[in-house]
Amino acid sequence: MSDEKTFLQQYDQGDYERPSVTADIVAFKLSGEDSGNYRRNVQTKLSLLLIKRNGHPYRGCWALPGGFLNPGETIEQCALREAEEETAVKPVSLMSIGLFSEPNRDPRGWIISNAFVSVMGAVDVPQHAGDDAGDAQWFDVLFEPGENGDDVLTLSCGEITLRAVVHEDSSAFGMSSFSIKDSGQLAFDHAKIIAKALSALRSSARDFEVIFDFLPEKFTLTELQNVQEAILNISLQPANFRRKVAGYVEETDEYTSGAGHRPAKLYKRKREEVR
Amino acid sequence: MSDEKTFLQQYDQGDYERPSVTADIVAFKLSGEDSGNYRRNVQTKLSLLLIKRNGHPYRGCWALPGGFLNPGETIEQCALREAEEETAVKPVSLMSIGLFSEPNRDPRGWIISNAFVSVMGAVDVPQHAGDDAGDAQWFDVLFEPGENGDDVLTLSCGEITLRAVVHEDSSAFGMSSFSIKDSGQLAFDHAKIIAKALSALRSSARDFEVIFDFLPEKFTLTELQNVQEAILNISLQPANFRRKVAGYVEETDEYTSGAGHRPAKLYKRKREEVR
DNA sequence: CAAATAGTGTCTCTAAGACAATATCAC
DNA sequence: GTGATATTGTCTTAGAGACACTATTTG
Repeated sequence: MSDEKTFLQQYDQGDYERPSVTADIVAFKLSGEDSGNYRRNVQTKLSLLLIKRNGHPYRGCWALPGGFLNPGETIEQCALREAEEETAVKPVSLMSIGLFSEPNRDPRGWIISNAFVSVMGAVDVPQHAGDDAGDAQWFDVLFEPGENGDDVLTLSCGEITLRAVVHEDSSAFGMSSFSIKDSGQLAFDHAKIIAKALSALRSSARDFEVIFDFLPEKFTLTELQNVQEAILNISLQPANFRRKVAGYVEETDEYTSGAGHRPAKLYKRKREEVR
Repeated sequence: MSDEKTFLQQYDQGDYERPSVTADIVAFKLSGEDSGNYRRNVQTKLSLLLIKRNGHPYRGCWALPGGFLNPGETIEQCALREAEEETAVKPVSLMSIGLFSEPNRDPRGWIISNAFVSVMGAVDVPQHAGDDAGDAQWFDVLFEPGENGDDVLTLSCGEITLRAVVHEDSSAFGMSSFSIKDSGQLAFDHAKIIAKALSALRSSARDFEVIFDFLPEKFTLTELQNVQEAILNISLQPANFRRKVAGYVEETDEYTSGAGHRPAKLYKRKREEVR
């Protein structure tokens, strides 16, 4: 039957209204922060890339980087392209956290957005990101329970502090959704996107295999622990952590050196053999 | 500054090309199947709703129900509407499993689709679903590892058996993605959508809170166990299962009766107190 | 040697799995 | 009583958390 060919040639998508589609990136960075004392270890922190809006709408507010889906690319390719443009670093992996499609989420018109989480390790020093005229900046992230069951998102960068309040409403199938109670200085519905991103990142960061992607090939167990602690915002006993992670890593014969204390053995991720 | 108002009035979304957006529903049903013997319990099975395509393209193939996103609605509302239209049952909860956006996934043009999983319990007897002229049918689901690391999806409904082969390629952030090795008689990229749906459903079905949504208000512990076993395709020891679930349920003073064996106590889900 | 981190040993407690045994109904 | 499922009890083992202790480097 060659009807099919004819059918497709004559097929017309019609002039139904169609939305513009974008990909927004919730780009996290794990940064080590030096603390004066030469022998004290750097502390690992989680920070988030935001861009200050110069134009309308939400002029002067801070927004997630993102951009429009072009014909011929997948939404993942679009997200990858945008993330790379903004951070000058190719993300190792992207996790979709859903399509945000409230009809009025963007005052400019019908624009729906698929949001992605990307995490880059402290290794991938993004020198060129956030440097252009100060309109892109990395914010320290704090996301904690607040009053009456709300969650408070605090983003700080030097003098600037953004504070948003969201509420976790449904947790269908283990994936939380949030509604905005106070957007603060965050543009659009980005407060709820960030909240969902953090919630998704935290639940996946319990899996060591996920964490490995945020570290260089060789790492110390303390570094590994710091990364997990920074993301989950928890604190663990080194002894217990080491036992837990033992099955996922293998030793190398290299050590760190130069710090003012006992050197640490470097490990690498243990790859499962192909069955 | 009332520039913003002016700006928005003059804003033009431009004539960039935009995709059509659809929601596809991976609608599962938990059905009990009688087995002749009056005293033997019914067995719980997982089945999936598919629709036989009458028109081009993929004429004669089986496809997931779905439909276009309309202006003024969210993608969740769209999914809910489509699911209700097809199954005559309002789904209790929907889980998004991602946006499928391969440019050539639909031969008719640039059509991207957000897929959702929906599960209805054996309670919500969908009498009217799958009855219209036999072009919608519930298929028994089997999804198991096959040769060289592939996964085999077998869907059967009476005489009809569909068989697709997929391969789990990346598992970034714990969420698997699949590529199609053999679509069988499944239309479009629906084989990979179904695979991802099953994989997502299985990982969330380890959580009892999720399972409760698939059962009536009052249930026996064996029913609860059967549902989890049907979804995860596993088999557990009743004694161990009961201990595990004990903290999530509370007793009622009602019992089942009429079966050819010892009656079972009915339980209900234990709701957490509001803190 | 002192400061700081790296790494080990051991105890307890909990949860999961295996398996055996008892309870109760419809016919 | 018989066949079927419901329900309980116990043993073992694996893993997480708490905590105290030892090891090694640089200045």
